[in-house]
Amino acid sequence: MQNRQGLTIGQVAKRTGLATSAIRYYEDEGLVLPFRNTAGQRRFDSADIRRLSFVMLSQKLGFTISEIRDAMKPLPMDRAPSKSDWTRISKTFGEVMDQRISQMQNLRDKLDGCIGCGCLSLKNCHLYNPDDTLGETGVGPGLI
Amino acid sequence: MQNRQGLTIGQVAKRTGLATSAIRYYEDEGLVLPFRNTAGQRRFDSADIRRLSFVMLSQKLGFTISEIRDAMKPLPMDRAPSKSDWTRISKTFGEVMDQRISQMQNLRDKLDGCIGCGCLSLKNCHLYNPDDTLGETGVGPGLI
DNA sequence: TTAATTCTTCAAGCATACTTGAAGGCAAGG
DNA sequence: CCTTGCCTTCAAGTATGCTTGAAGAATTAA
Repeated sequence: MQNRQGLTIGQVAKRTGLATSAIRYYEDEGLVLPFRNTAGQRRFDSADIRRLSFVMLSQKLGFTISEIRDAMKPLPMDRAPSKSDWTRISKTFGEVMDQRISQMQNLRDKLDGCIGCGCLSLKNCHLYNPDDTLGETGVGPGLI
Repeated sequence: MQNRQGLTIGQVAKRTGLATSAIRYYEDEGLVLPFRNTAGQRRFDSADIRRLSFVMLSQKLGFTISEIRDAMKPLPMDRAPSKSDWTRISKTFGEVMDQRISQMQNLRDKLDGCIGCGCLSLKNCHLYNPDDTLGETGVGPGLI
């Protein structure tokens, strides 16, 4: 097998641990854009694998597909992104995580207060403030 | 309207802010068990409203329906749960949140290391450790 | 009593992140 | 060449947490 022209989807699946179906799905979602050989089969280069790695990492950190897609928008699809490209978007994700962690900590502290006061009555409890919510706002499938 | 025998689903919806469809869904999921009037319409008492409030709160904290159902299992369905019942399960949820926050903080710290070392290569990066993941393991729709 | 509301159940739909299966084309080894 | 295996697309299914709509029954206000 003389794959000098990129890896097949199966080879990428083995290297990354992703399912081929997931990789195709990520392509549908615009997260990778592998090239095609003359017969129309996907072939992946190292920049594609980096992108997929970043997707896996970001999912692990709790980001949704659309957040990841947005984050990767500044990356060039044609050439391999530079190290500083990756560093910049990783940094952004780190800051978002900081915000999420502190919001979660904030809710957790309020829960303590709630346990203390024994409320659970909608009218009084400050945990019912509609501003802070962990659910339904975005991070995707789950937190842990 | 002489509702001495509990509130209708519409009244509960107004008081809690939940949609009637959500309340019915929660009943299907075993989170509340309102009684029925002679015609088969749901009627809710204050214990039911507490349960619904706890569901809303827990969702806000990032717990899934099944986690909430599990947490409420020790609560009596027939009589109003005591304040200590609620305190106990709230405390449990607080501890779970602590774990989740520290796990998230752990991942966040690793991301910093990753930014520092500039990796993103699957083989080296300690963020690819399959042990810690925020996605897909359970908290439901999202974190923020 | 009548009309407007609200209630009931049940089925289907939406979003997210995929997986699974069908039907068929391409690639690599013997 | 031919078989095995991997590739392709497309449609549908899974899980979660609901919403929406249809068709009809009960309740409430006038």
